This record gives sequence, C-alpha cells and structure tokens, in this order.
Amino acid sequence: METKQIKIIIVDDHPVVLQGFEYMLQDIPDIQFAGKFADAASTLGYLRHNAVDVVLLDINLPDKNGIDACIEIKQINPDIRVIAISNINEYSIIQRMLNSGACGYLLKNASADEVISSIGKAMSGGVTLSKGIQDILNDHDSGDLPVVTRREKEVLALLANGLSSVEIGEKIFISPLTVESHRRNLLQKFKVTNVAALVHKATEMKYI
Amino acid sequence: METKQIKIIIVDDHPVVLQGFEYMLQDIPDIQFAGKFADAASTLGYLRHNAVDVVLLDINLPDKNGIDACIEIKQINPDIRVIAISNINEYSIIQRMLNSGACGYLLKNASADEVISSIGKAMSGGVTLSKGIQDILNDHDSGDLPVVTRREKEVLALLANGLSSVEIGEKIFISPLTVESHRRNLLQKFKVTNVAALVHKATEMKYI
DNA sequence: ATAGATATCCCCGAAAACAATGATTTTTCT
DNA sequence: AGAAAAATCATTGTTTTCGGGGATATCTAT
Repeated sequence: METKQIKIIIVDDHPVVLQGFEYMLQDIPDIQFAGKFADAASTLGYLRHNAVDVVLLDINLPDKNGIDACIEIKQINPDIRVIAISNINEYSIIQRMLNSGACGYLLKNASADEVISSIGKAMSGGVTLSKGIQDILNDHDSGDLPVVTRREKEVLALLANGLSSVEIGEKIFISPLTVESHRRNLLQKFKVTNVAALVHKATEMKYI
Repeated sequence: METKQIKIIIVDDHPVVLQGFEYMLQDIPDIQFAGKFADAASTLGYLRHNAVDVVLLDINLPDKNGIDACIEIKQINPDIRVIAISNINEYSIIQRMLNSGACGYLLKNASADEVISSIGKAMSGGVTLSKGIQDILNDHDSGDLPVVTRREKEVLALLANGLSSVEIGEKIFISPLTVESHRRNLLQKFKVTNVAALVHKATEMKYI
C-alpha cells in the first residue's frame, strides 16, 4: 500500500528559484509537484479551486508581501501548510511570518535535504526553521513588534499615499479626529515621531 | 593565439541565482569567472583591488540598491562594464539603472545564450536589453523621472528617518529654510503633496 | 454576560509643515 | 570664461501634525 502523495506548489517571483525547487523536488516519490506561481494573485486563484497540502511561499512577491499572502492562504484553507522561503533574515519579518500561520522558514540556500525534511515536518504538524533562524529569534525579546489593527493598517496605507487626516476621514467615512487617534497610535506602536518615519519604517518592515 | 579572457564577477543576494550563473558561465572559454558576491560592500571592496571587465549586478542588494552600487562601481573604474540583472521590469528602475552607467539589463530568466551574448556586446561597447525591456522603455516618455541632486537626496534620507527641517538643518549645517527649499523641490519633483507620500514613492522607486 | 481589545469621537496648544515667491551665491559643465 | 544648474537664505501666511489628556461605543471570544 502506498501513502498519499503530498501535493505541493511553489510561489516565487524568480524563475531561477522556481526552476531550482522544481528540479530539486521532482524526483521525490512522496511529493507531487503541482505547480509554480510567480505572484500572489495567481496563487490565491489556484488555491481557491485546487486542493494543495503545502505551499512554499516567497516573502517578496510583486503584487503583495508574503505575510499578507500567507494570511489569505490560511483563510482559503487553514489546513494548507505554508513554508516561507526567503533570504531575508530580519527578525521582524520572520516573526510575523510565523505569526501569520507559516509553519516553517527556509533560506533560499537551503539544501535539498533540508527542504524535504521541512516538508515532512510540516505535514506532520511540526515547525522547521533554517539553521541560524532560530538564533535570530532567540536574540530578540518579542516585545518590539508592532501589532497593528485592521483600521490602523488602512489608515497607514492612506497616509503613505499622501492623504491628510481630513482626507482620510472623508475617504473611509470617519471623523478626522478618529484618524488622528489611529495615527497617534501608529506613531507610538512604531516608536517614531512623525508620519514620514512611520511610512519608511512600516515599508521596510513590510507592513505596507 | 588566444584572446584575453573576460574577467567577470556576479553580485546577487540569492545563492540560487549565483549558483545558476556560475554554472551557466563556467564552461565558456572566453569567460573567466572571477567571483560571486552577495552584497555591495564586499563587491566594492573587491573591485578596489582587483581588475574586472564585467560585473553582473543585481538591483536588489541587502545593503544598497543596485543603482547606487552601479554609480560607485563606475567611480572606482569607469571601464568596468556593468550589466544589471533583475526581475524588476519597472520603467523607472530600468531607466535609472542605464542612466547610472549600466550597459545592459537582463531579466533573471534570461537564457544562457542571451547572457553570453550580452557579455560580448558589453565588452565591445554595446548595450543589451532583455526581450521586452525595450518595449517598456518605449512606452514611456522620459519626462517623468525625478532627477534629484546630491543635497536633495541627503535631505530625502533624513526626512525618511523622521527628522524635522530644523533637525536636518542642524545635522548638515544649513539653515532650516534651505532644508525647506530642498523639501519643496522634492515634493514637486515627485509630484506629491507631503513628505509621507514622498518617502513612500521614493522608497518604491529606490531613491532611498 | 462580561472582560478586553478595537474603533470611534472630543479638546487644546505648541510645533511643524506647506505654499507662493524671490534673491544671492556656488558649483558644474561646456 | 560664461551659461546653466544647484545650493543657499529669506518673508509671510495658512494649514496640518503631534502630544497630552479623556470618553463612549462596538466588537469578540470565552
């Protein structure tokens, strides 16, 4: 009797990387390579109509960041195991990726063995991090990651587009005073003193 | 008699990509593969002490954007031919990369033939663009690219860090009034109405 | 149903940003 | 050397932000 194959797709905007992973995985008996995608939109479209076990998900996508993409994938089907792949070894990104439901974080220079074992662990409910990632996480107390609410995020994006508090208020039908509250909370959460720095920091941390 | 080999280095923060290019080029007789680098700092350090003919340069580097890196490479030695490699097919980036002295722009999914022919053309003084890139350039009038001066760029970076006009003035020893002039010029050049939008747009366009 | 988080709205005063011009001095390039 | 571009400083006035408070709602999950 044979066990069911693990259906897997890969999402990355680098064709080289897609090729590399496909080549790496195509001969593994337990793994069924089900597709390659270069952006979030096509991936989500596919996932809405096709069953998949594991998604290898890059953090840098052209149309959306990997964190939001991960959240949306989990909304479509919480059982899908998402493994983040990236070169970024910045604490804030890794941490938030895991908070968003990813069950692993691989660097792109991971070996084939490492990738395959991650997939195995992911299927059995475990979590895998690339070598070194664990160290990065340990070096930080988890107190310094801004947690922004839905509304705050909305305001943040509009601020980045140059709208004033009044304009934002008009746009999303709330009082400008409320906008200023959100704005003040954002400044506090990101520990900055004006919107310019807020936008910069939030962009770097991929909140926008 | 044999012609002199072309010395070439590759700069990219993706190990997979580095490997791919090395593999692709290692057996070409006219090409001497001289090194792989993952960031701008180590590349510039190497170039200051070693002669190189061609640099394949990624636009996304961890410590600096490819545009600035290219400018600095050309300062070290204007004879070095820089070929940009990237997935980004955004007009502003391509155009500015070429303005900065790059003599080619390849997408990362370029074929081996395409890469090798680009290197050849680069050595003979020509310019190569990947398929499709030329079309992108033609679709734009070259009027909409902000040209920022050195001082403006300096101010821009400090603005992004959250400094006020007064603070910036103190920091770079000019009157706050002058800072506001630069700031106003930046707002005009980027066609935005406040600093938040300026920082956002400038970051997207890799001016920061 | 009740606590805790989130979203909403309010007031005030100081500080900063923005808008519209204009002018002078340096640099830079041809 | 001369023109063009960049950098500098200035005036005046209006709008917006920011920081310090606080007060209700509304949602959410146990």
